[in-house]
Amino acid sequence: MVAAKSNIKTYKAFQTEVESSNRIALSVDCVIFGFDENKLKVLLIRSDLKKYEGKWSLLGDLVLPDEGLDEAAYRILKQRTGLSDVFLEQVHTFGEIGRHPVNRVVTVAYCSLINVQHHKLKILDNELHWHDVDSISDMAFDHKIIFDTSLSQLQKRVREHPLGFSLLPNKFSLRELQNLYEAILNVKLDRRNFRKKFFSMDFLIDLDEVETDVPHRPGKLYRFDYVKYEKSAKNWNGIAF
Amino acid sequence: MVAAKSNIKTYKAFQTEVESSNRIALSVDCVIFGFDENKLKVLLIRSDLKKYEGKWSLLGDLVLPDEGLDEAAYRILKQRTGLSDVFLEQVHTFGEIGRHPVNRVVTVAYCSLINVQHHKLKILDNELHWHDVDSISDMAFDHKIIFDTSLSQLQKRVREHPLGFSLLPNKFSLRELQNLYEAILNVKLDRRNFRKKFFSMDFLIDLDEVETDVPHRPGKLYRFDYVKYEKSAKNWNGIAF
DNA sequence: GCAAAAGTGTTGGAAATACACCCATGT
DNA sequence: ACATGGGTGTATTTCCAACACTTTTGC
Repeated sequence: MVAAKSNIKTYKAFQTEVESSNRIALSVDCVIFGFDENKLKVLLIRSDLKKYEGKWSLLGDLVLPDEGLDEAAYRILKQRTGLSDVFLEQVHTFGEIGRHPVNRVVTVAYCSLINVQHHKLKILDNELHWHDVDSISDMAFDHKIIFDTSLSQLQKRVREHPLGFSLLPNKFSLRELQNLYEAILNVKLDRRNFRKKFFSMDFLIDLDEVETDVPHRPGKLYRFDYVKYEKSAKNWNGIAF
Repeated sequence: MVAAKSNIKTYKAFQTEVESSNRIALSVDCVIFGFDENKLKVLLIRSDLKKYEGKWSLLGDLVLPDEGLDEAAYRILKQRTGLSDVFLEQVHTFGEIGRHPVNRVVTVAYCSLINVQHHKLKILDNELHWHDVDSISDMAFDHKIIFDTSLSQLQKRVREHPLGFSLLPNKFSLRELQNLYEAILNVKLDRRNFRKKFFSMDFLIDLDEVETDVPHRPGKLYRFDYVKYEKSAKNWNGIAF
């Protein structure tokens, strides 16, 4: 790095270095989590690349020269699934030299949670569909590593913020909510303590409705009070299970 | 994105897209925290770029085509400061379109903690020196945003892992340790409860030495028992101040 | 009436907090 | 002797974990 020690880099010197750095391509990969049948799911497609034919892959693509990273992530999610109107959050950037078999590609991983029932997939190319997270073994590229990292982050974030609700229907029972937390965190929780904790937070609105078509006593339905949550300065003290 | 819906991308189609993505350059910026005179510090240099002449900047440079991201971060830190043998951790990737005035440059931020006393800077080009974190106002590029993000992450991580010790001399008093936590977290802590907490973790080794040259009763010196910490399966339950 | 899950309170232990006095050193 | 920060213990409160029985519905 010749220019590293110069006091002021000229535009020209910088351009020369940029050309060298330009040999690195940039992509985004989306790890989309959902929740259905009491299991945590992830959206995968069959790999684009011949070398990984048959393997499953995250929803990814190259970043365009004139779009921001977040923008790229939303575009790719929309292109691959037809969906918009979800939160995407950056997880980590992966840039090992050999991670892509053809080119040097650095990828920024994004993570999202969507409600499987609510957001029906509109595009199903490349065999896009939901996979149980615990059925995932090998994947294309280093996507298994990216997936594992994203899942760990999800587990961490779901303890700190009320993200889980975006995975549930608008109306949900406490049992569904608990199932969700148990699935994401991969733990068993005490029902009474779980209820106590959520009721004490006071962000659940009792809808005075109950489940139907269950072969047992129906549970009451609730929705999450996003308005109150926003107003209370994000006063979510975290979940310590 | 023409190829997005094809089932299998050929190498050639992919190459075409890569060329377009190649117009994006990739850099790494290091946010190096230190601790001295009971204040949290950060290492900055004068900006390389003419447009930002006079402004302070993080330690950054472009990523070489044949090096990994972590590798680049370590190289840049070494080049800019002469230092190695520190932990670097990725923080976030910043890719807004206008963030660099000349080119499209996406940057991966890394964060590190170094011991100011222990690691004397060997290179001082571009006016490299330590700045009080609370004296930082505007910076070159979007580096203020990157800095703020890194500081928030530091505050979060220091509650979860025993990172702080890398900012202190090998031998430190409990007062120094408490000052460190107070500086990073920007809070006041109760001395007795602080001691209780750290002693109960049992990761401090009493060196049977005391401070010298202090105009008051000298404090005992300790070091952090990294071996025990590693062995105990990272049994750090976090710090809840 | 039976199976299956909903709903509900209490108690004991652990951890966090608040708080005040004596001690060792340098000047 | 005095100024400065080091070192220590206890009482209170708060939070978390463990735990069992009754209720409601579908079949």
